[in-house]
Amino acid sequence: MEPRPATLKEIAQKLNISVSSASRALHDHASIGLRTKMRVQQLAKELNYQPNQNAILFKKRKTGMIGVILPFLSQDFFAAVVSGIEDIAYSRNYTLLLGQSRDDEQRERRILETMKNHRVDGMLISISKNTSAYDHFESLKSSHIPVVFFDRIPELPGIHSITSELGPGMLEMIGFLIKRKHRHIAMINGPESLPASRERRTGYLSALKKHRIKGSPDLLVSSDLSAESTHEAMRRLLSLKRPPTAIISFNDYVALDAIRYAKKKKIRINKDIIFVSFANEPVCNYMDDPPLASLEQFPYQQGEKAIEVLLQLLHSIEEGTPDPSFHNILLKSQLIIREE
Amino acid sequence: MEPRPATLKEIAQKLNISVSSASRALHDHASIGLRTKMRVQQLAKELNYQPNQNAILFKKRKTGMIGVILPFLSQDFFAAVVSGIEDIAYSRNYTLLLGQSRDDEQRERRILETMKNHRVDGMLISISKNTSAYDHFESLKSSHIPVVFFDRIPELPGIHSITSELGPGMLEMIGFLIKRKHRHIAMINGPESLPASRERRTGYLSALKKHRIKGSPDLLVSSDLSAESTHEAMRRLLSLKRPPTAIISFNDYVALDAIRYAKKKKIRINKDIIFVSFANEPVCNYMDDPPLASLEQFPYQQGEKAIEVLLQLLHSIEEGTPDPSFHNILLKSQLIIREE
DNA sequence: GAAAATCAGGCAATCGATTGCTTAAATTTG
DNA sequence: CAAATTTAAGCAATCGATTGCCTGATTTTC
Repeated sequence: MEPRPATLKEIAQKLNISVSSASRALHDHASIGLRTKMRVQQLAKELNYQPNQNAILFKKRKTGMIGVILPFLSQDFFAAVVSGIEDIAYSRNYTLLLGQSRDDEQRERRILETMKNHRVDGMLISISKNTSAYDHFESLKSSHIPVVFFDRIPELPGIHSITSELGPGMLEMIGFLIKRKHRHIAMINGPESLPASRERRTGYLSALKKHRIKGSPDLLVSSDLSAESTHEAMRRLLSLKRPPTAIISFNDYVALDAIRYAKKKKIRINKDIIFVSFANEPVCNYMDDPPLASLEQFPYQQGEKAIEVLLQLLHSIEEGTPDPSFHNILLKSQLIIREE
Repeated sequence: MEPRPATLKEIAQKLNISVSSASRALHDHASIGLRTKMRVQQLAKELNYQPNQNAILFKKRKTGMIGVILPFLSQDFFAAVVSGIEDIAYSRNYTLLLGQSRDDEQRERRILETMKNHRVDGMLISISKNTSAYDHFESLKSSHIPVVFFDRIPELPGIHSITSELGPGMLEMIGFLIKRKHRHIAMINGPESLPASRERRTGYLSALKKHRIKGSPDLLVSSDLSAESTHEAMRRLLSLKRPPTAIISFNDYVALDAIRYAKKKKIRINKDIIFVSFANEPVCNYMDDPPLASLEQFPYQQGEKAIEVLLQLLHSIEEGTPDPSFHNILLKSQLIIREE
């Protein structure tokens, strides 16, 4: 048993040929005689030779690695995105370097720096909710490392991104509520620093308008996505003179926290108040009182799309025909209504 | 803006010195004059020079990468393990290559092969529930890639592993049930192919014995961990002449599937039947009727411990003093009782 | 039978950084 | 002032594999 994996050099020495001939023999190059080819291939098999990908990629100035940075793996949404990324990446011989920011900007920066120094070929990023400055992302541009952002994207010009289309979903959601005779519709939004929150707010307001419903500023509250903050938001909503009969929440986790709070206050879910939400997380399937409807955002497909765009960018760069345009893809979402 | 990250060579050329001098200047080597050092360091800063980790590690015949293979990221348990691994790994300048087997042996093999070809320095693996042959793990041994298994470990001699201690937990669990006057205690176990299942079975039987309770073979059923299979197991238990009053399940996900089935059959959770389980998954916090008790297995700490053992192995190999012993660490678990 | 063509394989550079060894120049010492 | 020492830096090999360009030996062609 050799101490290390076999190398071309070893094969060459044992057969008394040059390394280049050994390499060519394994690649079935025309300038190597049949006898030699056979001998090399045979010995390679015997020694269980596997070319060192790193050496090959190093010479090609590539690494075959894609860096993935996201807030939390423990959210099903992101876990599903990773699965989508993984399936495409491995099939194209790329591996994934993974890092969780845990919604901490400093951690996000450290991970990004580490991955940069490891010379990942490209990156897929969903930013931390607390990230305020974007200079670390800018630095990737000057390092010429292509990045595709997904789901939580920074507000920067000239980026590639994959997000799911919320406007139509929000409209459908509010349509659904109105059909059920709800007129007093609140929203627990996420932090205003997230573009996703601003988009939800805009969608909420314009959907209300389209349905000729006069909203009230009191009905639009926000949470920093922690359970405490969501509970506080619920407290405010429930203490209104006229509390809402329907609540749209930033995502299912917020909905679950809100529902938990409501139950503690003896509010009957889907009777006194109904909840609708975003993400359609599988965890909801285990709940007694999940949000009545949730907007499926197809995370697996988002992941697939993100890596596909990235690989395409990498490919065009390699070909020397860099694509000057920016890809900002909006994926369709779909309102999933749970049967009571 | 240079097309690529700056290299030592570029710095050397611009200053008309040799690459080796530039390297030494940046490392503050004694044989480089102060003037030269200053000039090199200044220029390095200007060009935003960052040493190419891959080149350095390539020369050192290392990659600074740890391969992590586990069944599903979407299970909180594994997501938490990854967090533990990640925190230690990044602090020691290692990055993580991630792959999900999705409980598919072929996929597990493919990922393992890819990681091997990328020459990860070591691996952390929790095996797929469907993995029957272990030769792919053996092959790591001959490649001299150290592996530490965690949670779901293969039954092989001479491996390193981190698992949580189930015996005492099971005893405590059954003690808890008995204190509550339960004598008819069933178990929905996992597939027999998993050592974890066998361990639970043994623990279950011996704990019953210790408490002088005569079990019945009918009370010990198993599920392949899918919802359907768990429902089938529940069906069998509920159709017994004397159905159990308490059910221990393989893990919380099985418990949730079982509880869902029971509720459909109008069984009152924690009245007609109580559930206890393993893993103490956070998802249970959102349930109306979670398992009444669950054995916390401290996944984050399991991850930490696993990578610590691995890094220690790597270190001792590097030092030329390989540790011939096998580390098989049992972490304490803790029964968490949920207040009704 | 000699020139041309084909065949089989080797040399050396390359990717980026590190490091043992050597060397030229400057300085110190006797 | 010559020898010894110190200072400052360069050369070249190395990690593993690929690839353009040679070169020597056959074989073919006229």
